[in-house]
Amino acid sequence: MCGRDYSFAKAGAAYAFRLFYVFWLDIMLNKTFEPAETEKKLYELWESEKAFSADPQSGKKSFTIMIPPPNVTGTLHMGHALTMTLQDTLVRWKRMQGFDTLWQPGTDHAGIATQMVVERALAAENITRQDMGREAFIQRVWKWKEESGGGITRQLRRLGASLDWPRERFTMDEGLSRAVKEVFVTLFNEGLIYRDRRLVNWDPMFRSAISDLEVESKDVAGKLWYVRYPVEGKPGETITVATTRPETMLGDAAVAVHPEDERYAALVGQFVRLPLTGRLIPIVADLHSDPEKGTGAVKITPAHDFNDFEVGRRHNLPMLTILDEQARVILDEIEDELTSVEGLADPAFVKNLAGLSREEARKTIVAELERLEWLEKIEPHRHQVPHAERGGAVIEPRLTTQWYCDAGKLAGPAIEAVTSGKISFVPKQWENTFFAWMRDIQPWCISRQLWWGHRIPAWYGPDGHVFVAHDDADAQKQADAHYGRTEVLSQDEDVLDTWFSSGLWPFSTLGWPDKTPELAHYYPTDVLVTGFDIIFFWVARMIMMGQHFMHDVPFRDIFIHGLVRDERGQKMSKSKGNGIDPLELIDAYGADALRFTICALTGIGRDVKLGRKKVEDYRAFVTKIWNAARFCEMNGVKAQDGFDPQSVTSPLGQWIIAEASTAIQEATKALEVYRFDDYALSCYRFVWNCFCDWFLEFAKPVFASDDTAEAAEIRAVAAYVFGIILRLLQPVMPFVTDELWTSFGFGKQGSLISQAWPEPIVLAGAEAAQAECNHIIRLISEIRTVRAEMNVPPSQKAPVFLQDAAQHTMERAERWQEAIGRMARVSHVALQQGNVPRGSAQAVVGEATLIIPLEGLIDITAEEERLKKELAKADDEIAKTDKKLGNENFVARAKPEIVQEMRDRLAAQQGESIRLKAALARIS
RNA sequence: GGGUGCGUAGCUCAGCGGUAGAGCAUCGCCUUCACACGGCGGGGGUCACAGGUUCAAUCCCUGUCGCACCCA
Repeated sequence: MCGRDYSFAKAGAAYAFRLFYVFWLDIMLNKTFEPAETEKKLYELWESEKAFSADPQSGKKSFTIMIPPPNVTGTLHMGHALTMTLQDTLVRWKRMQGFDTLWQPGTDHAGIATQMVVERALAAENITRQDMGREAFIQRVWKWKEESGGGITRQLRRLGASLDWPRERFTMDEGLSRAVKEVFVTLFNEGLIYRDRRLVNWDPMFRSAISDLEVESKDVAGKLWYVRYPVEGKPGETITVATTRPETMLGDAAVAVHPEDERYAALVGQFVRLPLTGRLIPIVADLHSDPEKGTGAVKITPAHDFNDFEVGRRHNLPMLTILDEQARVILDEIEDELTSVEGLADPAFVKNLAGLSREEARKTIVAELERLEWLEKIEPHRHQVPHAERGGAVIEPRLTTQWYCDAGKLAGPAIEAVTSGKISFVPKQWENTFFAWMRDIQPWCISRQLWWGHRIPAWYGPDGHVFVAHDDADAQKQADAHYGRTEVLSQDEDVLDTWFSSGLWPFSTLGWPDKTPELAHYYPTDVLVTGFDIIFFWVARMIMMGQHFMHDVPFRDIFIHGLVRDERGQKMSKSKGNGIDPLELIDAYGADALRFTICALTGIGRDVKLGRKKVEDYRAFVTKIWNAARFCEMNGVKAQDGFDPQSVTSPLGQWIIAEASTAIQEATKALEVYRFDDYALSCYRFVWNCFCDWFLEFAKPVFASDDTAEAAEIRAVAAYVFGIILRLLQPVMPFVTDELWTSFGFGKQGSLISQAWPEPIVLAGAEAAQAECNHIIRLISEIRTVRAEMNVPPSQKAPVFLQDAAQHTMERAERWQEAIGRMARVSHVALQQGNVPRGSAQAVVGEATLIIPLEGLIDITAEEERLKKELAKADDEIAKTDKKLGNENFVARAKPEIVQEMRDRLAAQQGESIRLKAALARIS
């Protein structure tokens, strides 16, 4: 327990003692940090104190991030943990910088995904949605949503995400539905939404159209069937077509050959008979046919293949649909033309195909062709087969009437937003990908034959006339005016593509189409943080919709982060079973550790390889901070009101304040350019390698000394710098930092989140302090190295004598006698006088040479070897620098400051060489 | 086939014109009164390869090879 109860003793003689007792035993930090407890307590506190609330009336500048709404069916995976951690880090940082921050939460209704979940649950009860009917089914989905949906929002809280929860939206809630209708009606009236009958990617499993983006090509080992088609009027003559889909020949409308293919030139314009149906189809010349592939002649099935569809259009061919919505054979459109011809299949055979699946039909048809000897040969063949990204069914191109959005028209202003720099991608590289897709954008099929989603606000009259309106009353009014009488209307059965509503997210969540204060204050938002996988699905559409309806970009920056992979670089996936559950990591190591790990590993444009081990390693950093805090606490370090860093006079104090300022600059600069890795690592380095390894070590003798004035100053400085550390790390590790913020008396529990981001300061006269501390650090390091290399046990203290030391060097060494003693295991430091004792180790630091008498403890030969090695290294460097300076071209053409740097370097190297030689002479 | 990104220490990655860096791993020493989730120190790289530009190239340009991803 991190007991925070100040159970003050009653007044009395023992009061002072009790106060002391209470201080040490009741409010000391625990030996270890317990994340679970702190996280729960703090998150609840933040939420109840409305620490995440945005306030459009605040008068402050806004900083806004729209959450990429996770599917309402979703559970938190590593990808979420990554993107949400980055967003939260930015939001928390900007909040500290004094912005009115809005991180807009919400979830997506995710049409197909959610419908699938509920249908699966129904299947367990042996019910289909068709059994239930549309209304009951939708009610059932809503019920599911209320009970089990949105679990992800609870999980986001575990991560520490500072989302403004009371503003949570759902893509199908009332307000957003209103926005969807408004957009649909407007775009329809502008002619940018229309109905069209053309080929779509049809998912026979869901029995719905899907967009190009939802289709995934997969390389599949298939076959190429060579089928002979008899040429009409030329008995015995045939043309052989090669096909990967023999079952679609029922819908063939032509055979195409290349116009310049001499083999077939004479046949163009002739007719062939389809071996199965007896239907006569023409041989046409079309560039689509590739003479190099197969036989150079291809069958054309316009209603079941995208390329063939185009060929069909060019040659005015009939478009015969021979597969139904479940991809079963359907004969309605070809039955009338079945002809009984000698040598061809019997019409009865074809009639028996009705109702067969694609796969069964293929088998049956191939067998029949073989029996009738129309099949020439079969070759193995690898080809690309379109699959539904969700569900995995093989896509069947199908001729249907769907609603389309004229993305081509909307793309222009979206492209302009990026070319003009109103929107910047980070990394910039992604702009090319964006342009490539936007400039070749296809009409967007927005209707889906599902039940769960925004129902298309279109109504049809008895004659099929369409009325698009905000509601049925409005549609009825239009219809009454149109027909001059009251006719019964029926609403379109279809719903809109889920991305249609998420495309409106940046403004629909803010109350659009109403003119709300939120909309005025938070739009355009500042940055969108997301993965590259949804640039087309979502990012592009938000830009198009934002430009069209808000006449402004939806966000200024787009930070595109990589994918989370496992430690071996494999994509995390359910099927591979290599996923890691972020909640489990939070349980094991704490949210702070997970969040810090994510930031530390997020470089620009790189995937994040994340394993347990990494989180475990960075958890050590959380522990390190905790222990540093305990040390400070034990030494009486606590928040001091009115502390003025400019009043600090000790070199140690000035030095660490200057170092802290550098860390603040680095961290701030890194966050400004989305370098989460640099941000995390500069904090890490400052805390661990500067504050803990040096400052606290230097502080130990001060705290232990009798000089209470100096000790008091260093205590105050320690508190001041530790406060900076906590504020610097709050965005990435909000829990442990807040806990410590309170422990040190900086503020009450939960208050760190709203503290000001630290500003770097310039300390007058800090340069001298920095030079002094850096010199002492070098001195100590050098002594440590020599001792370690000579295998001197740390228990063995030895004096250090300075040979040829300048006066100020000597003075410094004396001032830091105590620290050098502790940190380098030195008994005392003194100027070297007289002869160097036998058996001494030596090291060169600046103008001075350190002499460490260790007679009997070191091997003189080894020391000689060591010094020789050092000397060789120094001479090597001299040679390199010498060579450079000897090059006339270098001296003449290189920047003067570089030349000067080289000259300085040479002088230093030569000095070192001379001193090393002297050291060698002394011991040999 | 078109495009993009990447090849730097055993591993994961920074650096991107002026003497090669970090973390982890490894090796040695240390249970020193915040921390062994620790401290101190060491070893380890012709920066994929081949050309070119430059006084100077891991960094810029061209090509080759290898890996990954996207589009067709």
